[in-house]
Amino acid sequence: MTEDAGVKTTVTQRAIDEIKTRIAMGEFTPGQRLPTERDLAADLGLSRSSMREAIRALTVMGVLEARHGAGIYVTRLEPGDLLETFGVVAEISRGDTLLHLVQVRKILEPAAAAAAAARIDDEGLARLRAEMAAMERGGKAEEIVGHDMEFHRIITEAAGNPVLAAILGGLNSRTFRARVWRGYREEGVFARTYREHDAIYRALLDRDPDGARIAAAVHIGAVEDWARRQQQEEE
Amino acid sequence: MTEDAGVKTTVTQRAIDEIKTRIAMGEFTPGQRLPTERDLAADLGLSRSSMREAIRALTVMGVLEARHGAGIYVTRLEPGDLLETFGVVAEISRGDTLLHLVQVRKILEPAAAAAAAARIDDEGLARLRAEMAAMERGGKAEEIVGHDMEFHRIITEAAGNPVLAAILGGLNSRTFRARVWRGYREEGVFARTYREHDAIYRALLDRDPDGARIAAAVHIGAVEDWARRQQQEEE
DNA sequence: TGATGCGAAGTGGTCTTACCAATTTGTCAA
DNA sequence: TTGACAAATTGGTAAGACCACTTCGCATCA
Repeated sequence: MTEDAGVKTTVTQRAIDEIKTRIAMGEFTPGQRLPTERDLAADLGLSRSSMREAIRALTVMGVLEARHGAGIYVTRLEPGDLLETFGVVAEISRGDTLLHLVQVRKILEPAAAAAAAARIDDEGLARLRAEMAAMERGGKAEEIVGHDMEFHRIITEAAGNPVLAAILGGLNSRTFRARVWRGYREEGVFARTYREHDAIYRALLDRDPDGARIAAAVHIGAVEDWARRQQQEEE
Repeated sequence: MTEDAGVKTTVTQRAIDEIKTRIAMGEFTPGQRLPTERDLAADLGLSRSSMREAIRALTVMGVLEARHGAGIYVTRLEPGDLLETFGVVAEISRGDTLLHLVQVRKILEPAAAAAAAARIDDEGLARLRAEMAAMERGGKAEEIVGHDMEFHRIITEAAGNPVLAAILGGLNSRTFRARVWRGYREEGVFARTYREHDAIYRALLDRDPDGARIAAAVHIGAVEDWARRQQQEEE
């Protein structure tokens, strides 16, 4: 994370840092409406254009939200907000980084599955079954991808840690997942995926954290194989 | 991650998305110099001001880098670049989110320590010893924080996964760590921390991944206790 | 008196222009 | 050929005009 030497910086970066500091210090609170762009610019001593750049930066960071005609608001500052740009690493990465990314998932997803085994409720289990059924029915690739994503999202949510959910959400963005599915080559990949989902589901149903951990690890192993092939093709 | 409904968007957001797409498709490559702001604006059909907002957004995302007088460059697109804003979650979070963040670290840091036990070289071990010695010598709080950070950074690097390193770097920013140290209340916290660092170090020296995993988990347990106290104080 | 509609005011979004600050390029002299 | 300096280029900033959207206030009607 940037610890700027402070030697050369811009008024815009200063404004970004100042707003972040005021939020961290509690002066601006989640959901609060901020002064207008014009007032903020005057307050912080820069032009409205430069202030807009700062606001745009804080908007992509998930810290602020601009509503046209209505004002600038601090977001709820929840992990889903603040880690909004996290997915860019999954969208853009290739080669080594792609493999490293999948290896981080290999740490996090089994842990999420284990936590979900302890915590998931009956509704969550029913929704998992529904996503598995929808995938079994088949359909367009993007629908399959959507159900695959939703299966994993339900588990991640059941783990009960929004930071973990946001990180996995980013590592597992739709574009990334579509890429993985397109990259699968073997026949029978759908059937294998279904079996792996089923193994995860059964472990959750049995409230078996270690079983869930192992099933999730096996499942991510296929993604890792894919990422290794991507890496080798790029050499 | 944002899948914008596309109903209401801004020309700036469109430019952000277009640049990201061109990078993901390989049209713009790591380290490449882009056309000038003025040319990009003309190419993408928006004003220079709005283009600047887009560039600023991509700059905080770690995708682009602007050099005053010299041009706009694509970064190396490495995890450290792309996860540059990741630390904002650690800087800003409080209460529940803080605890959840530490719990994610509790998953990742033992895994990193285990990988480091398998991979760290003699130089890495020597540097760990040096950081421990520096901490033992004492000094200002910020120096202690610096050595504590460096101890963890060496281990994370030795794990050999830059995505993991970037995530842990963000979860473990200097401001966050200073906050934790300020929040420690018990006498003897320094001695306990030293013992815990030593236990991690010995496991690495012994090339014992499971020992390192356990030692790291014990160490993060103290941070978790702190985060729980923060959470309770805020209720 | 309360609800609705409309216009005015306020606020974000976009564009243009002028100028400053830093870097790069080109020219000329030694 | 090299070094110095000026010109050109390019990012950074400010100011102002105007457009697009939302909110507020006031007047009218039931």
